[in-house]
This record gives sequence, C-alpha cells and structure tokens, in this order.
Amino acid sequence: MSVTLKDVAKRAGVSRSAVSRTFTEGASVSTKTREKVEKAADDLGYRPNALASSLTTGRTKLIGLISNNFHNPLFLQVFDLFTRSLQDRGLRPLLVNLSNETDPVNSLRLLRQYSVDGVIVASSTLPPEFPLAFQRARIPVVHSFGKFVHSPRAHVVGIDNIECGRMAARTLIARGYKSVGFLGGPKNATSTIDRRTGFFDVIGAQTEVTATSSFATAYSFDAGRAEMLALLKEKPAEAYFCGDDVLSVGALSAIQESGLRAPDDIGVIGLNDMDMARWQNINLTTIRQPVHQIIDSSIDLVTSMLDDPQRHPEARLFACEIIERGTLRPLPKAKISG
Amino acid sequence: MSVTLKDVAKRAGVSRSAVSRTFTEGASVSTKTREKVEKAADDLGYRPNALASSLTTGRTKLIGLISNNFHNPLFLQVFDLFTRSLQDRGLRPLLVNLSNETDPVNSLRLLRQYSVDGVIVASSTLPPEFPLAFQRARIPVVHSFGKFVHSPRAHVVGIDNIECGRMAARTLIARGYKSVGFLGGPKNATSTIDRRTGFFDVIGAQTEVTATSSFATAYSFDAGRAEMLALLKEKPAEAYFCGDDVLSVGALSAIQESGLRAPDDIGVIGLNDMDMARWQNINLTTIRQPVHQIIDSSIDLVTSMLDDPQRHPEARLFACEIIERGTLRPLPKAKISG
DNA sequence: AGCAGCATTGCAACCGGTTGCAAGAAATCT
DNA sequence: AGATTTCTTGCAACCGGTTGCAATGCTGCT
Repeated sequence: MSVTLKDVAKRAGVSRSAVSRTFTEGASVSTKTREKVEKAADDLGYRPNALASSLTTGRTKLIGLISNNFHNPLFLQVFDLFTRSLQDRGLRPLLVNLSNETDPVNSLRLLRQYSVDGVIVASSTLPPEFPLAFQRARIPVVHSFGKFVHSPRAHVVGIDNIECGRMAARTLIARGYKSVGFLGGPKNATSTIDRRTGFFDVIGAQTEVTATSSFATAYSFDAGRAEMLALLKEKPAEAYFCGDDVLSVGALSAIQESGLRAPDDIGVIGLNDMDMARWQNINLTTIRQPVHQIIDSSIDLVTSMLDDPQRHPEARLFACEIIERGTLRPLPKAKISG
Repeated sequence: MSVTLKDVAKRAGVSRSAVSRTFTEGASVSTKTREKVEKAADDLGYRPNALASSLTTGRTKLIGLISNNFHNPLFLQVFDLFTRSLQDRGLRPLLVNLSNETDPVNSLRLLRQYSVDGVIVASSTLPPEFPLAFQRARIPVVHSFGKFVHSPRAHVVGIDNIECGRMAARTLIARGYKSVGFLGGPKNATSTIDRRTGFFDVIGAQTEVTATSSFATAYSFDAGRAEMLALLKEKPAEAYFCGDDVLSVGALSAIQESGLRAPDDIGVIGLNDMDMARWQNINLTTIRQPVHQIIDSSIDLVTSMLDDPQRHPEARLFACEIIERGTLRPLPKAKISG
C-alpha cells in the first residue's frame, strides 16, 4: 500500500533506525547516510506516518477545537484564525461540534481516543466547568472566549465582560442618552450576566439616567428582533446595549421595520465587531473583541502547556475597543472653555 | 500515563487479545470474559487508543475537510453541517484551511501523514484538478460544492451552476425586466463562468431583453458594493443577478447608499440563500443551494468509497430553488383568459 | 462413552514508527 | 603510532493495539 520506513531502508541499504533518524530533528546521522536515505525517500515518495510515530513519542500534534458557536458569524473568523494559526505552528485542528450535546463526557472520550495533545474550547456560552473535565484527564486545555475569573482553575483567555458592560454604559452616557436599556442574550449565559453587571455598575451611579434590562432567548438575529419588537410596543429606551452583534442587527431590523431609524429614534451599540458590522448598510457601532489576539494567545498557552503540563492556570484578558459607526448619536461637541 | 490494553488484561486476568476482542465488533468472546473485561475496563476508565488500532486496521476514521471559504457566511452553515454529520457517523473532521496556499501538495502531504480515510474538498472556487491530487494518492476524495462536469474524474457533488444562471434569467424575464445584468465573482472562477453561461443562454434567446455583464474581484461584500457603485455611475440595468449572496448584499448596500431602493429602482437576485439572506432588513430574493443535501450526499459518497475504493467517479447534482423575498419586483398578475 | 464440530482463548507476529544500548568507525589528542 | 573520545550505526525492544493460527474447552450427537 503506502511506502514505509522499511521500504526506504531497504532501498537505501541501511537499517530502519537510520531512516527514522534522518527524519528526526537533531538525531545523529552522517551526511553520507542522510543523503542515501533522502534519495531513496524521494524516489519512493515516502512520508513518515505521523500516527505511528505518535505512538512512541506521545505527541500527535493534534489539537481538539471544540465549539458550540456555529451560528455566530464571528466564529467563521474565529475558525479561520484558529485553523491558520495552528497550521502555521505545525498543529492540526480536530474539530468538535457541540451543537447537539453539551455533555463534555462524550467529547472528552473522543478526544482522548485520538490522543490529542491539547484542547481549545472556543465558546463564550459554555460554563467554566466544561474545560475542567479535560484538565482532570490531564489534557492541556484552554478556554478561549471564556468567562474571566480571578483565580481560574484552568487557563482562560478572553475579554472582561464586566468591563465591556461598563464601556457600553459610559459610551451611552457620554452621548447624553437619559434612558437606556440592556438587551442581553440568554439570561443564564455567563457573558450576559457579566455584561449586564458592568452596565448597571456604571448606570446605577448616574442619578439622572434610567435603565431597563431584557433578555433575548438566544444570541441570534431572530431573538434580538423579537425582543426589540416587544420593547417597541411599550415605551422604548433611547438607546440599547445589545449583548452581541447579531442580536444588535436583529434589533436594528425591528427598529427599521417599525418605521423608526437608528440612531435618530433609537441608538444601538453591539459587541464583537463581527465582519458584517462594518458593512455600510449595517454600519453598527460596537465594541470590538480582539479576536486575533485572543486566538494567538490561546494557542500560545496550549502549546506552552505541552512543554510544561503543570503550568499554573492563568487568565488572560484583552482590552476591548469602541468602534464608532453609525448607530449611536455622535458625541456632543466639547465645550471650549475660554 | 494512560490506561492501556495490558493494564485491563492484567486486572481482568485474561490475555490482551481477549480485551481487544471485547472491544471489537463481532469478535468471538464468551459472555463470561466479556463481563470480566468490561468490569476491569470500567474500573480503570479504559478507552482503546484509536490511533494505535488504526495502525493495524488501516482505518483512522479521520476525514480531511479542506476549504478555502472562510469568509463566506454560508460556510459557517457548511462547517456546522459537515462536522455534525461526520460526528453522527463516527467520523472526525480534520480541518485544513487553504486560505494561504492553494497548493494541493502541502495539504496532501499533511493529510497523508495523518492517514485520513478520506477527504472532502468543500469549495466552489477550487478547480476540479485539485481533488485529483488526492485521487492519484489513492485517497477517497469528494469535491463538495464543486463544478459539475459530465464525466468527472473524481466524485463531485453540488449544483448545476449553468442551470442556476438560467433560472435567474428566467426569473428576471418573468418579472418583466427588459435590461438585466450579470454581476459575477472573480472572472476565472468556474462558478462565475458557468452561472454567466446559463444566464446568457436564456437572455440571448430573448430579443427584447438586453444584458450586460461585469465581475467583482472576489465573492465579498466589498467587491460587490464596489462593482455596483461603479455600475450606478453609468446607466445601470433594471435588475442584476449576483453570483453570490454576499455579493448581492454588497450591491444592495451600494444601491441604498446611492439613494435608490430595491426592488423599486433596481432589482437584485442572489445565489446561495445564506442564513442572513432571510433577515428582514436584508430580505434578499435568491436561489437556494440545498446545502444540507449536498453535504449529506458528499459524506455518503466518501464513506461508500471506504468500502469500495474503485467506485466509479460520479457527479451528483441537486436542484436549486428560487426563494422569493423582497429584492425583485413581484410577478405581473397572470392574465385571466375569458 | 466417544466423537465431531464449533466457540473461545492465548501465543506470537505484525502495523509503522522510535530509541537505549553496545559495538564499530572516525576523529582527536598525546 | 597508540590511546582516548566522539560519531554513527544496527540490534532489539517497545509504543498500543489487531489478528491468523493452533490448542483447548464445550456442545450436542450417535
């Protein structure tokens, strides 16, 4: 069938070990044998079988990439970056889609059977307990886009959702909105809870600003639209902080469908800065998650754990940034003191 | 480190073969040994190492999933469905991102090293030659979303782009548009070429309809928008068939930004029916690709090749469907004869 | 009881590699 | 040149499983 070590060894007239060594970084082979072997390998089109070697080396270079966010446009970027960065480092992503089941046990079993070197859990909606199952199995794990906690039990890298809530609130206040709303995702998602907490941290300190909060049933267009339509039936706030960009677009759609306009009638600020947010016909003001850095950092962490499995759990936070576009009214002109 | 066959064998007081056999479908083991082994395995938390067994069985249950479409929202659905369907059949997707390089050689090498059982190339922009590299290496391969040809050299499943072009043309004609345009993706993409061919097949037969064609530099929002802005500077057609939904949304954005409206001033019909197309604030009339069926069929094909590697190459076509939404003017009322 | 026939089991070889070890070859030193 | 050190190399065992084969145990039959 396929060309093996033995075939190359025979053709080159050397032992199997010699062939193995020519293909092993830093092993002791003379230039003469190396050349013979390389010639034979080239002739035969030999490539070492990564799986067979993993048996003795204990390294597969496979990284489990687990996610349940297959409906959020941001995650197309996320997958793109993850797969590219992993590839660039000689690692291969083994993708696990958690859409059906949130049971870590199955995916753990699966990834153990394939002896992945490490696991990246890429999800903002999975609880911090999820990655712990991998940790207990001694599999290096990083929770990417996970919830920040001060003393994490497993590595987590992401943003500070509480701080994002604060940023959103400050942004709305600075623009002079007097009645504002929080439109979150699912009530029990940690990201929703944290973003809301930060939002009310700041709003609560403002006596002249009133705030409401409501929750969409999912981080989806439909849920955002439905929730906003409901809000529009009552007296809506002047501006909303939506817990996510897709939610925001749903809300914007509801606003437009009701014959209103953003930002003139109602302001909206999202979170994520997904690719579509910058599209001119959406033009969403939002809070950008530094996706690129989160991903690079996650991969750094997981690879560093390959060398040092006992590495102490760490939480890495990245700052977010307000991206000014067209769905919030502009800042009032600064008063020139004189 | 991890629990192996030997550990279980020792604890159960049987040979390693006995353990192996209890975990092999259809092997001969007495109920008594099976029970002993299962008990021991449970106690120890044993799971067979899939990679080790692949050495002797020649099956890894790994399927290479290769794509270069990490910027098209449709592909988030595609990845979702592929990963789920593969998982449901006990197969694991090994994802390869071709964004950087279109060189099949590297990915071929990589996937061979991991002895994948089969490969699915999921891309509408890669040439039919690409999958052939895998075929030559005797790796079962299916080109999903690939170009239809009558005597394919490798399995291909997708839609008939020529027919889609025809459908688009007929749809525009039926709505009474007299000047229409084809707004394609990259000039040399096979999908663009075919869609254009079909479109002009039908339009060319109509004497009273005039048609133009132009090409965006990529299947992207920006490219679609840029191209439409350019078209709007001259005298634009009454309606456009855009080679893709993202392109369509870009075009729609350009139309709106120019103070025009769809469908009142200019009609647009897309292709794909990505998730966002149905969003109320986009509401794109488009041609739906039966993504679900294409994917299921692709997996069927690739798995059937595992059993019969010599299976004759086959092209599977799925019919597309016009999805009526709000970016084309309605059909004129049928005349009631009487 | 004796025997044929089938099911179960362990041995040992194998899958495609890696690696510790000792022996032989080459290089360096005195 | 001879002694010593360092490089190379092949042998053989091993990684965690699978599987053909022959030996054994069990069943049912006459």
